[in-house]
Amino acid sequence: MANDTSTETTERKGPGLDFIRSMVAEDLRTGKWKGRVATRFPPEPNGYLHIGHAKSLCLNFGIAKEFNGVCHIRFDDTNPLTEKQEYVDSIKQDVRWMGFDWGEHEYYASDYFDQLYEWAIKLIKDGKAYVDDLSAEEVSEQRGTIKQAGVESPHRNRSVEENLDLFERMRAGEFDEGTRVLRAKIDMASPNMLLRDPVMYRIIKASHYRTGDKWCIYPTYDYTHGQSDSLERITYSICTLEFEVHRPLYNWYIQALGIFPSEQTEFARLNLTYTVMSKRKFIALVEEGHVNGWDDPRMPTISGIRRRGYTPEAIRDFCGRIGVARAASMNQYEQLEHCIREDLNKRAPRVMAVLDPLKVVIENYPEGQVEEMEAVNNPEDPSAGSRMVPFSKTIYIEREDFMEDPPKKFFRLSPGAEVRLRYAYWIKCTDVVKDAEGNVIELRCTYDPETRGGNNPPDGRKVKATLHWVSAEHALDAEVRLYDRLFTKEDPNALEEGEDWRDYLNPESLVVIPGKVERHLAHVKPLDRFQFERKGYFCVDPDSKPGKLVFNRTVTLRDTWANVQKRND
RNA sequence: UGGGGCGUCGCCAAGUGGUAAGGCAUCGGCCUUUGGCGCCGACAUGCGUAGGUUCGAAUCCUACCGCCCCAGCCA
Repeated sequence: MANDTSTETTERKGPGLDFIRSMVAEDLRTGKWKGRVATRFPPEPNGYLHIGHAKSLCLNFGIAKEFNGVCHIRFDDTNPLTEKQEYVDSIKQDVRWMGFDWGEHEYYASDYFDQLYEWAIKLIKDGKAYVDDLSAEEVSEQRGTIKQAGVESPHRNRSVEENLDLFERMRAGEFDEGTRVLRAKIDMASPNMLLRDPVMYRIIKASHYRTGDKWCIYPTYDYTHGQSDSLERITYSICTLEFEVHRPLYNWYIQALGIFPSEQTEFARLNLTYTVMSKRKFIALVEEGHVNGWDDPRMPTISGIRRRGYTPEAIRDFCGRIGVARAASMNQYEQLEHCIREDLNKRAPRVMAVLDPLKVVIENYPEGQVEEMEAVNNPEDPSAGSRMVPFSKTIYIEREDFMEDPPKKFFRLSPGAEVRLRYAYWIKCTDVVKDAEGNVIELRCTYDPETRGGNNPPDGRKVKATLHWVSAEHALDAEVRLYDRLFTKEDPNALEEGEDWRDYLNPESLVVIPGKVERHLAHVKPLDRFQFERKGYFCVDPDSKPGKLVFNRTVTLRDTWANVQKRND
């Protein structure tokens, strides 16, 4: 559809380019940054990446690639209380898995602590920063409110000498945590709260996962981020909308220091229906046992989505389709599902698996006979070849593929009806066996030997449905984990008075069932993906072992029959 | 003493004064050894509302309305 070559994409501003890429293209045209494009992905190593980060990854690494620039990865590690090497490692793994490469450009804000300290001294000397002795509570009270100016600290006009002395002693560890901070001297009456003498350094007597005990004062985000961008000569510092009000402060530090003028641009963060995206809620989900860890396939974390069976290609495709804009938005989960179905349709080998087995005995099929039927591995990909699937007198079909008293449009099996067994034979239901409670426990059928391979019989009979099946004696047992949306409400954050987001947890977000899968799956490896014909795409869970197979349902197939049923309810 | 943003189809989203792209979803139909895939078609006389400017407005002006963000020594 898009005939644009990549050259056109990078040289022309127009349809298809989001506002940030348009800006980059325009800057390239005018030579604003002398042809240089440098972006960065700046996670804080205090948690795992989620699909919202994927959007940022695609934007930052995408722009770098499309415009012949570079994208750095920089760990924004200014808070020793929450950050860990373990998170750095998992973040790097997730970024690589997503398919992005930062080359040599791996940076840490903590590597800039010495420089940041020197710059703080410069700001003190310039009369632009001061040590404040107020407590956190007092600072907070004096900041004023959104509609009311703050008041200046009594320590605001200390001499440069006193500030230098105090700041040096802060660094030397002479003061207790919380007793003093270094503040930028800007404007306590600014309508922008961020400009009311923001804190630059606080005392935290904790060792840092990278700098150890070298420091007991740590710079804040605002005092660190822009300067880090500047040190790395980042041209486009792209972040989410909530940082918009920080931009004047970002610029203030850069100007006050007279350093490379990186520029911040904000875009709307990703929101997805039927899930939550905040670290606080992730922690609650894990710690309260609503999910089984950060990589639970129901979690919107990269590790969870990966375990669910999503491919990086599908996630990137999704990020490309939803676009980049400044309007706060909520994207539908269905869009993500579309992307993984489209990807897996092309590459996932097909296989037959019966998730809710109903026994079928084919009465006129010879006892003890086994035939090997040829099955196509992927009709979308001829190079995937074929395999042999054993067929015998007793098989399992899907329980929902039989109805004793079917509605008009039901094409599947029912008493007297005939259907095709994929790659096998046509069968006709002759009898229904029930238990004492009247539950159907077995079907008796006959087959037509002239339909071998599932082919049409010479008499021209037609059949409207094809069912998947497995041979009872050859099938493998498997644990199948059926995953569904984590919440029952599109936006679990949009609550009425008195409600809790947990009220909308979907009790059926995970249903574990024993299934029967074809022999072909005996030797699968974790993360192998398959289409279980007519049921959906499934991924081998890391818990899976030979002899104890475990499959996760990534997504169901599109099911127009289900839509019809829903409409008729 | 408030400031900063944002409103185009159910959900995303192009469009930047010349007469509303595209995707998802939905609904028809064709095809089909997956009720999958694929293919064809339908889906905004209207762009938050009301005025105004103009030959012409989603695009410019004015006023309203609605939603989001900011009062961490988190990022």
